[in-house]
Amino acid sequence: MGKISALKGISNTFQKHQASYSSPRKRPHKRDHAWLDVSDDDLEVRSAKKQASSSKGMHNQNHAHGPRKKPRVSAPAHLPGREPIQMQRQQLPIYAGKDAVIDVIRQNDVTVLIGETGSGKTTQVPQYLLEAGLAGSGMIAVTQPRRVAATSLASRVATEQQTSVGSVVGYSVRFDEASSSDTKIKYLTDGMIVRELLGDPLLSRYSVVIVDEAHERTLRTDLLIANLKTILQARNGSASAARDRKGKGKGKAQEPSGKLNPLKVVIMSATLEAEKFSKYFGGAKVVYVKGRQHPVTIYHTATSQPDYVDAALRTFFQVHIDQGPGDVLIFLPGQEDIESLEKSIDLYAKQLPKESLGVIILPLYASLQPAQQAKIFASTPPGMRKVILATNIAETSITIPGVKYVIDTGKCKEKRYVAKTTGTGFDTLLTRDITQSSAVQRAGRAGREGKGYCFRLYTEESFKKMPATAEPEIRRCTLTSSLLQLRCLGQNFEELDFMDQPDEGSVASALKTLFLLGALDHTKSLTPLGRQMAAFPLEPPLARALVASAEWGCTAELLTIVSVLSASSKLFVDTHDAREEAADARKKFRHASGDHMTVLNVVKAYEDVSQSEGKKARKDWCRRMFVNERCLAEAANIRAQLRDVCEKTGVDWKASAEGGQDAEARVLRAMVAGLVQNAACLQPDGSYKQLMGPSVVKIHPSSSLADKKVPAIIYDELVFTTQIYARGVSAVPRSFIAEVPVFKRRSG
DNA sequence: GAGCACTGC
Repeated sequence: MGKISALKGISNTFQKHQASYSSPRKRPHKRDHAWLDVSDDDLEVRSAKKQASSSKGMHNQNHAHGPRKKPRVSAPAHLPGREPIQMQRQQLPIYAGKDAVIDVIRQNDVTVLIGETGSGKTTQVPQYLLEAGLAGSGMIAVTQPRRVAATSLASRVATEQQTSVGSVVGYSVRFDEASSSDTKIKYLTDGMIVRELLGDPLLSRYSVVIVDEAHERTLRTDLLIANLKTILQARNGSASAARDRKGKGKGKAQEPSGKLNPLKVVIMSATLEAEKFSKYFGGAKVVYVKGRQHPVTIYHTATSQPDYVDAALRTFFQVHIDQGPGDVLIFLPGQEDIESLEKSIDLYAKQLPKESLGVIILPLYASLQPAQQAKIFASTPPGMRKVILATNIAETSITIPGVKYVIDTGKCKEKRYVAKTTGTGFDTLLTRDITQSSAVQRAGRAGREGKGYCFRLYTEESFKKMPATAEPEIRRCTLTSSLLQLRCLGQNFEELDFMDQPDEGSVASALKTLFLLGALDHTKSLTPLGRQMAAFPLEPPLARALVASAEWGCTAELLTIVSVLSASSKLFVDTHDAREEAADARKKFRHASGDHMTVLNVVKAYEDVSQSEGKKARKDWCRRMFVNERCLAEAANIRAQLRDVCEKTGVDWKASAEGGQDAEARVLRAMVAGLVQNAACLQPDGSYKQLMGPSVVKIHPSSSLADKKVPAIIYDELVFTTQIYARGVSAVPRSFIAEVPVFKRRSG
């Protein structure tokens, strides 16, 4: 493309990608980015071994078409809603290979099915299997990493089956379930099926388990896959598919049992990891299904761009001035960069000549208010161009219509746990380079409705140096919660055969934490306390604090605090622009002991407003106080769920310390029981040093205790950004920490 | 004195 002259003094030089993704003639190797190309066959079946050495597979015999002369670029990505639903189903790419898919799954215990969005695999395969009678007397489970996907897929498939959700087709996600004794196809989150595993270790209710989006490799998907391997041995005998790679994972589940109903496993994934999944399951069959994507032309910069925000600014205006209509999507790592770029684009856009298109700038990130997020779906008015500044959220979770140009900074933020064997590790949250699969995914966002263009703000060299795929979560997350769940199943990280084994240090760290919380004893066996903790859908330290609240008669308070802390959004809204206002508002709720009691104050105030005034007044109040209503609503849901678990496990959830003089002390004592490892003491030089670990930590400036000097603190978490910050901090007397049973146990 | 991608029970 060469140099595009745009605004004076702001231009980038781009080079067209050498191996263009958009060429209809060139057929890329399967493991490359075939999905951006619409190629001539819809489905191939082949074994993984053949696939590794050859790019030419055995064509599906049911596939009647010859090679197409023209790529299907003109075919609409979304079919008109007026067409009869059964016709729509038949026009999906996977329909051509329906019989082949059914046959392969019928003949194999494990099938790896590769297909991009638009192929129809997630909605159609479960229906094919049901219609072919493969469900037998059991159910077909389809797992998803995200809640919204599980619920919306269920309603789509229910419509296709001409029933309502909850009958033949159902779903199961946290806080919400729609299923009945008629249910044959159930969409559920991976976290939910791992929970089911605790009560039904062989997943005996299911005849087929389909693991969708397996390439995302969430911690829960990896736990499920490892368990599916042992379940296959138990339910199908020593079938070839369950052949044991490492000779590990041998337990009681190994005994073949004729009585158990056999299990079929289908792994659905993106191209890059197909072989890995196949190998893991002893050479499972791999089935390929083509998706529907329009071609995207990719450009790389000629030189690397250290200031990616500035490069994005220049590139945006090059596109805006030189290119035809179509919206622009810019990928940035975080809120801060988004806000900064938003200001710059706004500034330059005002200087554009009158006859050029107007610019609508739309930020998009997870913590943005839903009303703001919704703006991206409004259609672009004539004479205008939308530019969306987004984080990773636009890579998988939200699909934006109308995007023709993607600008990719090649950066993202990644949370990574740095393990310390003392159990006192911390999270880092740092900007880093994205992976190749992420880059391909981002580019693909330009080709959803027609021909698209992607401008990468990094060189082709840099692209080639990127890691192919992200490291699976099991290698970079805290394992405490998963280890507790595994111990409930009588399993260990070391003995289970995972696709990727976790880091030894992380396992040691998790063991230490669970031991200190009293969930495991010195022989690493599960204690009754541990089993009780596992019943709560909480991180183990919070579960421990909640259980401890029974001793101190403050369960009502702890339920509130723990619910807010485990909600996915933050309690306080904090935008850069109104930082001081927000801080002022927050002062009204501040409790001298710190952030945990402050949470109680906020919830109490919110409940008062809710009771005395209407919904609108409540909303206004939240806005004025910079309180995030989404967080409070989610916390109320969690609280109700936790209350049910209390009821079942015999914890008196009504017990309250309210009004008593020692209310604060009792609440803090319960918190300390869960956060023993998260304690730090003031040192003579004014810094805080971890009590059970080596690090010096600083109270995060967002805390109500920022800059305060108190003898000892406990905190919710440590995050390293520019230094190690403690977040969610309370001041506690040192004696509270010393009195925690684990210290007594040590000395006694 | 400063910032936080995403998801799950």
